[in-house]
Amino acid sequence: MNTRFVVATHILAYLARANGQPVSSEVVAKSVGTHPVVVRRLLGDLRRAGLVRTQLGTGGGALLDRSLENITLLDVLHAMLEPEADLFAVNNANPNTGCDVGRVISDSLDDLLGPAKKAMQAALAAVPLTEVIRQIRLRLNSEDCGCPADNGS
Amino acid sequence: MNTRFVVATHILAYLARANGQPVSSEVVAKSVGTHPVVVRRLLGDLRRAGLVRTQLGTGGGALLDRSLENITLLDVLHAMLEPEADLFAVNNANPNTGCDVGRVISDSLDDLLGPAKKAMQAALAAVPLTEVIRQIRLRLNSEDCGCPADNGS
DNA sequence: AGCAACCGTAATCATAACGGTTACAATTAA
DNA sequence: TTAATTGTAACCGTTATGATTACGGTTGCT
Repeated sequence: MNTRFVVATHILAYLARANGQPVSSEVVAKSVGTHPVVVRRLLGDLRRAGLVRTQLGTGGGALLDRSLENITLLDVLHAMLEPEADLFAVNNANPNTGCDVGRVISDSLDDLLGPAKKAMQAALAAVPLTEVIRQIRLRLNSEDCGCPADNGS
Repeated sequence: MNTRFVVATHILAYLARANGQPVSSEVVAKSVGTHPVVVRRLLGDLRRAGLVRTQLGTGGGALLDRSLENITLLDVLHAMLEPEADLFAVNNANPNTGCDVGRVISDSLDDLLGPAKKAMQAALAAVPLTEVIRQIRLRLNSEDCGCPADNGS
């Protein structure tokens, strides 16, 4: 799942730098270092989440379907999850309801985990794709000149 | 992993209510609804993390090795992770270092995910076992009397 | 029309993580 | 000594996921 999230973000960052031109799954796969079908699968999730759009046929490919400010890491994470899946779902097994602890532990943990869940979601929602692109540019710049101070693009 | 975390917390909550008496893996397994060996495996992780202690032989079992205030959900989470594992590790695959995006995406995401990681850790660290026990007690109380208001014990 | 470039998806295979279970040696109380 | 317990290894079955192949449908170009 971690991998899916990271690769999905990689894909979106790549598309963001394509200036609205559709990019084929093969080209993206080259950058990500995986198979084109894997990219198309993830692209399918991103498409269903409304983050990207794809064009069939020759010259087709994927492109962002929202402005960079309107795609956050939280959106990406949700796109990777099942429709109803909950990142912090208390995956209870089969606690013994005949036991005091077993009977209420799941609900208790659900409540106790709420703040952690919200904190993380808020932090992810605070990072739009523009920020990802900015980070990438910063690193590429400092890499270019090899100088300690960077010129801000 | 989610399951392991939840079950580990269940185990600790159970031990917390045992008043310092060692509890056998069989008894805990009953409450959790799993096999004693599964409990012993998790107990092993918790022991290596310094959260519990175990006694061998007849009448043996597990007991907490810290005060309830000194065990937080973050401690439990860490106990479930490999020594160097990072919950937010950027599980990069094989990004193409010949590509601008591929070359820096991992490090960029690492930085961008930092705040989310810290936010979640802080939220988890804010929940000690005492809080878990309190939640459990609250639910058991309201369950007892079936009354809307609860008496705070 | 025909071809080639693309996507969407199903199917298959390999791998890794994990829970469930059995087995067994080591420890300890009675 | 015996019975209760832990610690661990080993094995099986399930699930998630990446890699790959295959194939049908779409679309641009000539």
